[in-house]
Order: sequence, then structure tokens, then C-alpha cells
Amino acid sequence: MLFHFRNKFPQLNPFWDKYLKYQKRLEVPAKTILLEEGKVSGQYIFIEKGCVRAFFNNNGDDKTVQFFFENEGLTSFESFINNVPSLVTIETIEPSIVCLLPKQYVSQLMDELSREQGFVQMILQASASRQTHYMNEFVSFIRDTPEQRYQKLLSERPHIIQRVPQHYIASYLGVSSVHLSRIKSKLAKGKLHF
Amino acid sequence: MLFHFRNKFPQLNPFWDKYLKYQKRLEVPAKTILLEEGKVSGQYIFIEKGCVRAFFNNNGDDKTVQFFFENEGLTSFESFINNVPSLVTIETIEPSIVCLLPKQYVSQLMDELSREQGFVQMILQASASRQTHYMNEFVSFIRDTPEQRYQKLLSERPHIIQRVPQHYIASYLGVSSVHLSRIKSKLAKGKLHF
DNA sequence: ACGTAACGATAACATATGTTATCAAGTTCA
DNA sequence: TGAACTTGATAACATATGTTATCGTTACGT
Repeated sequence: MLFHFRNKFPQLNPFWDKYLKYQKRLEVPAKTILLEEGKVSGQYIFIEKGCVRAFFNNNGDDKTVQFFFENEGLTSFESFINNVPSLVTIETIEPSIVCLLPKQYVSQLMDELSREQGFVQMILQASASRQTHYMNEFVSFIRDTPEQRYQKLLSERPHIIQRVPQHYIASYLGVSSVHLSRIKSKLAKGKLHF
Repeated sequence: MLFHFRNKFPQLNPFWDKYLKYQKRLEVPAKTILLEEGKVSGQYIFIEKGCVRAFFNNNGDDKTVQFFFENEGLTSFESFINNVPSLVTIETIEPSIVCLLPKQYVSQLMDELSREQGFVQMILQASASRQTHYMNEFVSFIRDTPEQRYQKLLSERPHIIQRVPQHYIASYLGVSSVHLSRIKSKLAKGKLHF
């Protein structure tokens, strides 16, 4: 969220910069859990290098909700703001370097910013955008077949398919990894018209 | 959104009340479209009587996203805030009485409120809650079978099943109306163990 | 360097769900 | 009142997707 703001409202950069020094820079291996489902989020996470996913657990298998890459920031927003247990686990996919900013500083920063002109408008817009994003994901999930969703991913966000193991992508698309294999092989055959 | 705020922050009631007089009260039949997919939302909708649904269209058939009843307020949030085309259509299900507050007044009200202490916190919390709601819907959509989702609806929000035609419920659950019939008949049989 | 785990493809089978068509009951409206 | 529409159930069939198991390849830790 924070970084999202930063990109969209560069005039506020001085405020962000004041808090850079409170970030804890951490080098972690793949499959490191940064926030566990059911725990309250206590820090804002910025990805300097690597990638992570957010997922929730269902019995043994899990469903991936979103992927994040370099220069993106994230947290379990609702958990962070409302002090409630997070619905998702956040876990690194690759060995990564992350910067963590404890919640107390984020709150301080928010307080400071809230006295700036136009901040409410900014918050509202950012919230609305985030909501649009989730809504679009949801709509696509319902409207499109897994095959269409895979093709969209392939054309619109190919870096995900390149970097993320296939079973995570399968769980993101909402199918079993076996079925994703089927989809891929079907698409591959479609191209071999010689 | 507005009414949601009102319930949660009664100390701000005086502000809301100032704008009541700008609301346009409208009596409309069932199947009246209050906001069309693709159009920009220009007003906040409050339901005095009746019920409405939000849905998006896919080819001919549509997918219901949410139901709203008496004393609830709604708008296509992202469209309203960011002046972008709405992803959903909003339509009455029953003959209803709705109150519409044009966007300009909502903006004015927001400006006024934004000077109040704690408003930013309130906005953030409300955004986070809304996000949690959609996330929960999404999670349930993925995690639960249509049958489980129907049973949840039955136990947690029975008024929906009582008042809303079955094919809307089917589209909300993400199945065909035929399949919802199957689910219902299966559940009915399960109860007849004599 | 070796053993183990992770990853991905494929086959065979089971199940869930969609589609189309038909029928019956209830509602609405001219 | 009667015709048209809405709502809901059911059957028959087609398709999509899940599950389990097997196999080969690659990556990784000790």
C-alpha cells in the first residue's frame, strides 16, 4: 500500500523518506513465511529482491491469491489496519531481500500524512483502486475459464509464469496442477498446425 | 459506504443529516436499473424499502455479486471515487423505494468530514472492512463447494433465500439454476431419514 | 556426489457441473 | 379471464475438472 501511494503521489516523498531508517532489511531463503494466516500483521513489507505470494490454506492444499515482485510493497491490509487475524499467509517464493517497517512507524507516518491537504482523497482513491483490482480478479475468476485465465496471464503478466512454480500458478488459477498441465499441453498442440 | 460509516461513527451524524434534504426519493418497480455496467456512477444509493442486486454481465447470462436490503446504502465505489466505468450493474429485485444523493453532495460531505479528527482512521478502517468482506466472499467462493455455500447462506443469511428468486441466488453461488435445484433436492433428501 | 525433495507431464478413472429440453405451478397484466 | 411470463423441478447427456498413481527430470542440502 505504502509504495503504491508513493508512486502515485510523489509530492509526499519527503514523508516516506523520514521512515526509511526504521526499516529492517532482511535476506531470507525461499519458503520463508513473513506473515502467518491467523496472526495479526505487525509490519509493512517491501520487496527489494525476489518474489512472494499471498495464500490461504484449505485443509492441506493452499490457494494463492496474489503474487508480488521487486519494488512492490504489501501487507495484509485488513489485518494491519483493524488488528484482526490475517486471512492470508505471506511467503517468499524465491530467496529474497525484504524490508520490514514495524506498524508503529506506519501509524506515525499515517498520522503525519493525514494532516496534509488532499490526503483523504488520496486514501479513498487508493482504496478504490485496490478494490477494483480485487473485483477484476474476482470477475475474471468467475467469467473466464481456467484456460482463458492462463492465456491472459501468459499475455499480460508473463513474468509470473516465468518465475513462479507451476503448482502455485495452478492454485492461483483455481485448478489442480494436473489440470494446468492439461491446459498447457492442449495449448501447445493448438500451435503445432503444420 | 456512507450508511456504513454512519452506523459505525454516530458522533458524525450531524454531518450526514445536513445532506438528507438533497436526497431524491424514488419509488421504482422491480428490475429497475439504478446504475449500468460501463457507466460512471453519479450518485449514492440508499434503500428505504425493497432490495437490489449488483451483477456483471457475461455474454447473455449475468453473475450476481452482492445483494442489498432495507437500510443499506451502496454505490459502485471504485466508479464513484475514481470516475471510471462501473464493473457492475445495480438493479432492483423487488419494487423498491430508494433515496439518491448526487455525487457532488457526497464529495462536499467528504470534504467537510475530512477536517474532523480521526476521519482518516475511520476511512482506513471502513476500507479495510470492505476489503475483508470481499476477500471473505472470494475465499468462500474458492474454498467451499456450491453446496456448502448454499448451506452457509441458508444458515447465516436466510432472508436472502426467502426474498430473492432462485436463479439470482444460483448466479451468486456461481452455479447454474439447474444445479442449484439439484443441490436443494439433494439436501431435502438428506433430511428425510425416517 | 549422493540421496531426497521439488517439479512437471501423463494416464485412468470418478465426480461435479453445464446445457438443453420439458413440464408444472404461480404471477402479472391487458 | 386468458395469454404470456416467471419461477422452479427434473431427466438425459456432454464436458470440465479433480484425484491418484507413475515416471522422468531437475534442484538442493548435507
